[in-house]
Amino acid sequence: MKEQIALLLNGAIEALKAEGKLPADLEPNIQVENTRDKAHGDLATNLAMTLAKPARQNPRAIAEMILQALPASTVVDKAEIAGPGFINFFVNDAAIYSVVAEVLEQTDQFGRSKPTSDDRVQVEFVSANPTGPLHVGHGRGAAYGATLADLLEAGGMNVEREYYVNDAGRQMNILAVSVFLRYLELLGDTITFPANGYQGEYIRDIAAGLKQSQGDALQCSLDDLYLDVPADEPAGGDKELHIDGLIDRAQNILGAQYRTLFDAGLDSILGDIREDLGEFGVNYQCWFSERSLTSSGDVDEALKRLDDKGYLYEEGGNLWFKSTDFGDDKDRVVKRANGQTTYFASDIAYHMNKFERGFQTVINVWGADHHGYITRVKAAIQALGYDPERLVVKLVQFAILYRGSERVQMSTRSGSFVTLRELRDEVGNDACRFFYVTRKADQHMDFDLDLAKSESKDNPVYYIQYAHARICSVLRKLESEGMAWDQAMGLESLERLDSEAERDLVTALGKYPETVKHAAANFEPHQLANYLRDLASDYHTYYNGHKMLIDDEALRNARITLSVAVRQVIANGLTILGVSAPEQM
RNA sequence: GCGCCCAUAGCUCAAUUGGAUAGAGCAACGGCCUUCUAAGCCGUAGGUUGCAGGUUCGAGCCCUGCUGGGCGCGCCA
Repeated sequence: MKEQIALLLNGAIEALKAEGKLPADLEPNIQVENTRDKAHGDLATNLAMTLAKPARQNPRAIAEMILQALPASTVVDKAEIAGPGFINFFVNDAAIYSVVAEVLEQTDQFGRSKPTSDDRVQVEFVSANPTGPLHVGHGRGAAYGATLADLLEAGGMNVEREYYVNDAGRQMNILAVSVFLRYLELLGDTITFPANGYQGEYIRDIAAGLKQSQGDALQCSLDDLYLDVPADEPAGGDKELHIDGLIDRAQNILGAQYRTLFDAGLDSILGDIREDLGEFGVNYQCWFSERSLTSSGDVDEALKRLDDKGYLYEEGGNLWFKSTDFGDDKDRVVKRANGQTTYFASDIAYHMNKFERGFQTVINVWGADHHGYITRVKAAIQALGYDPERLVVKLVQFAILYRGSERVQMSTRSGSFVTLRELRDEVGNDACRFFYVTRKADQHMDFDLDLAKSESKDNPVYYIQYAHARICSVLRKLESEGMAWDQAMGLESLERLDSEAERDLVTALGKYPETVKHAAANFEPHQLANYLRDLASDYHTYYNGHKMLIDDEALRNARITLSVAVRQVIANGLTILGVSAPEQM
């Protein structure tokens, strides 16, 4: 529809140029927009206003000329000038109502675009360290990332979803030692748990599993384990040195068996995360291991490429990347004096690997606390010879958790947090998925647990699902009354739908495809969520004012046809959001 | 101190990316169930878009400076 109007406008401009009424070198940017106010027609353009300056004429005068030059069209009933120079278009009812047939023909494909190129897009999201269960903060990233990926797919892109597994590094070693101590505890030792260890109950569960599979094969004496380990913080020492000492001892004592301990923690937690996300409707094409970057030689390769280009230098025994050449505040260490590469080095290799795998665009969904990291990663990408624009980082702000008016403090280390699983159990997957993406991702969000749990009926997701269920109910009722829906008759009788509510509803349906495109183009799932709420609202209004099951056969079929089209669009939209469309509530 | 994000109705958030009279949901108040699902509908009330300038036909949106809040500034991951 918009395209058709734009074509008409373009025709008018060309004609005016040919007549010499507008400068021949004018390059108009034709924008056709939906009107907010029905008094302004269905569609509008600000074209005359944008041309006012380059054409050096009064906008209303230009609008007048455009109107005169506008080619005839079967779509436009009326066009008029309004306000400072808007041209408002009133679209023919038949053109507007044609969307109903379109929806019924295309069914679940309505609003979806076919891929226009072979370009592949990767969305990497959640990627939480596997040191504990996912909490509600991760939930937002999960819901946003999954919805974004589905939305981009609906928008016609080839999307792959990936989880970066941080299965290397100090945090994982701390996890291993935490499990080890709980394991020794189960074998009868009395231990003093380190201040910097992972305190959560789940550590004991992992330790129990380890004991079951390994028996006492990993047992060692506490005297041996604590040999020369610096004192912990509560004992007047340093908690970091203490835990590092324990890691060192555990590795020395267990030797090759350390891997068993380490993997027991990793496998258990990663398995739990997978299951959790799966139940949440979040699925990945790839779980990418950080450790594999080292074994595959990608880290060395990435550093070599940087070195070849002259972006590495040595200072104080460390190897530095000259990220300041690309706008970073300071240069960054990629390899320590002890020969260990840093996490940043892995990340450089990881992004190199992504591009080498052939992704045209790479989208990273990160928690807002990682924003300081963007510059250096982009610097590395650029230094490696890739266009940094091909990396898009979407920051997701924290969901601040409240119980009533009290803020809930979250810490993975201390084990005090609300897990995603707990939230899902209480609130339900549908409400969770929907609630998380109703707000713009870069907006801080308050999540009141009491409200979400106790008054879950007030959650807007039910409002949309209810509209879907209502339509299903009408169809059930229709059948039980011995009537049948005649789609062909309904489509032929659409002109009988002449009330304001009906026209509004059809107009709303027509906006679905552009809503999906717009939301995808801006990486903003909340636009789709808002659209669906508005569509449901339009339907509830309609439902309350119009009876479907009436004797007038043509009108009945027309109304049911419209309702079925609405049901289809709601279902299509909810599918993208990862929310179910129940037939009954 | 430097950098990034944010500030819209009592609360939680929108606003088609610079368009016309800033909109929803909660909460408050008043109506609507003998009738297809009341998890619904209709109505009332609620605003100097944090403050001060600037850009232009036009600013919640762009620019500058303040104020207030969140986050980040490791050879942690």
